[in-house]
Amino acid sequence: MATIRDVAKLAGVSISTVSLALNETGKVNEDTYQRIWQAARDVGYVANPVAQSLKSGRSRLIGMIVGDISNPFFGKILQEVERYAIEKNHLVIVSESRADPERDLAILEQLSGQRVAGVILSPHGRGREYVERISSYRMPIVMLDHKVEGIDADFIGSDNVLASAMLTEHLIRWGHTRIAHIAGITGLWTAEQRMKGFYDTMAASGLPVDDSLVVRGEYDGDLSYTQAMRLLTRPDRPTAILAANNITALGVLQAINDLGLKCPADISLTCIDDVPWSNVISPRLTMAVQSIDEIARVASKWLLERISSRTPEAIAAREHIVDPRLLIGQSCAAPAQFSTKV
Amino acid sequence: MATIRDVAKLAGVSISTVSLALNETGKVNEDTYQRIWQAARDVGYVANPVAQSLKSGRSRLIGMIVGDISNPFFGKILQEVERYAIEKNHLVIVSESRADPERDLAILEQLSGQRVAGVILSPHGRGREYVERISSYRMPIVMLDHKVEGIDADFIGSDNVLASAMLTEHLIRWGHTRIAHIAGITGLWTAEQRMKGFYDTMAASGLPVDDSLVVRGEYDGDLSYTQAMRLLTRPDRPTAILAANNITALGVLQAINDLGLKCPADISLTCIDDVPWSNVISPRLTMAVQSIDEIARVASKWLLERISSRTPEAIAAREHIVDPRLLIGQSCAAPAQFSTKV
DNA sequence: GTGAAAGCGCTAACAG
DNA sequence: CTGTTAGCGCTTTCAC
Repeated sequence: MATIRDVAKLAGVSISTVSLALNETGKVNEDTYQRIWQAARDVGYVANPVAQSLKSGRSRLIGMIVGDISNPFFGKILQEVERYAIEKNHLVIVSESRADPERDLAILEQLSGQRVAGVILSPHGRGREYVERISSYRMPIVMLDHKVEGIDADFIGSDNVLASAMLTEHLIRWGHTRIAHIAGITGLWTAEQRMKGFYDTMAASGLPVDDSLVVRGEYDGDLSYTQAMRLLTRPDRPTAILAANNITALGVLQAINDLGLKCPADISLTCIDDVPWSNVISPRLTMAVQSIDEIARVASKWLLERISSRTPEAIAAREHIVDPRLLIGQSCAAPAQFSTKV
Repeated sequence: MATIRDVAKLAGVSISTVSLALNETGKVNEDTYQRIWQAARDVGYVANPVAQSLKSGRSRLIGMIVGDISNPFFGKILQEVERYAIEKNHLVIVSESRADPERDLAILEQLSGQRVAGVILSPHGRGREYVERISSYRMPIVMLDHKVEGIDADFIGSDNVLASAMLTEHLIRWGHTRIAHIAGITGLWTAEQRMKGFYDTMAASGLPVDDSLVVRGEYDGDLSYTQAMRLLTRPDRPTAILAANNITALGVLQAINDLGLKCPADISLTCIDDVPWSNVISPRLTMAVQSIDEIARVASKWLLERISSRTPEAIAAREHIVDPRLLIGQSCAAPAQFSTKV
């Protein structure tokens, strides 16, 4: 590969002049500039970003850490982020924490080692130590999806309380009183918020919550399937289920099918999160949809903004909460007789 | 960040000794080694990969270029690749070509600039110039999914001819003779192969193919929807459709639903590729499933193998073709009367 | 305006 | 076995 030295030789100038010229500093004569530019073209020169990184301490790489790469929600976000990044001449490194806080930290450490320009993190930990360790990095970090208290960084996510409140209310309107909630990962912000929205709305409607109907699905399809199986084979089974996210809902749907039940005739189902191609899933789910595009767009924008700022820390931490949209499907109906009378 | 110099100072040795020690060359006394190791711990030393890359000309980064990041097929592959890579202490950069050959090349150029250790590429071009430009890189490249003739590189993909042959045969067995094929991206290997499997099987069964029933869906959901709409509103509409991939099939399904038709009563549908959570899509699709895990595993393994080899080019190009599996669903039935008599 | 030189952090000859 | 030295390719003062 051609180096700056080759260009200098061909143009008959020193390497520093080449650098000055190619970086458009305006400190070089127009004609020398032209000569250098021509020479660069001729030898096929393209700057070595590794050398630039070593010198500057920053690369044109940005990192993205998510819990589960294969979750389409993150796939979409990744896609948007990558498009935005490439436009700004950055490349993106993705890595997966598998919902493990230790892994969050370990990857962050590696990314920091690579001198990435910044990272978009969907954090899976909490507590003082976690917060401190994350805060110890000097690179710009934008937090996504899960909010962690105490971190002084930009955050972009959805109003999860509102999302499950909307859905719970929807179910209540249909006449359900015995509603189950298959929750997300214990301790995770989104999961807790969604649960809160559920409890709050039930309380506001004066409905009691049977705590045995609130179970952990951990945002995991298989576990949610098992939990749904348990719930649905109880003699006093719920008449409706609020699933914490798309993966959970699919597990539930699977359980419903396997038990030979009908949704919504036998059981109503709603969930938070968007399901890919939800319109071909039968029945079409009633859900609270997050605006993936908006989340991705704001996250990329804010990160790149900090990256290109000469004083990133001067920008106060921002927060962008996206309102979910209620999407009515065909997965809800009035409670079936035999279940309501329990 | 602590550098090798800090460690040297603390341990009271020269920086080269530190380097030698930490790289486990076995050329350092046990006690000096211990002292250095201890010092490294104390100052919190961690090698700067950027400097290492500059020196060696290779980073511990691997690239992955796919057509569409949000396609769950690639999401899954990416996940597997990332897991394997991280295990081998590598990070992965993903980028999207959006099915544009020029972009393939442009990204490859950027990755090469970053001195990535290797790349996994799902290529979208063909022809001499494309092949030559790809071949000009010295880094290990493993090709995925789409096979490009003339490139001397490892290739991992499915037997696409077999896949569509299996499905076509399945439809023929059901008694279909008027079968439509919504094909993939023009010129792309997988698309051509799938089309070939279709034509070959029809010919082998002595069935004529109505060429107007073979249309381009370009692996695009919206376009496939439109094409399916056209096909299904023809007076002489087909009794079955073979969709080139999952995205295509979902578009078709959408069209079927929107037209108020029933699958499989009114129209049979099959597709190649796996659909995420296909078991909750109604009807369960009959499809040729590719073993994503196997593809991802072999690709990662081969790439990392070349990367860690001191003579990567000495390894002859390999090819691994995965046999698709026929997964019977409920999307096929005997042709309806009114259509067959056309 | 242009060039010489120092140095980012690390590795690898080559001496000693 | 350990230290000295010379870069990898680039940016950036600082002289001229």
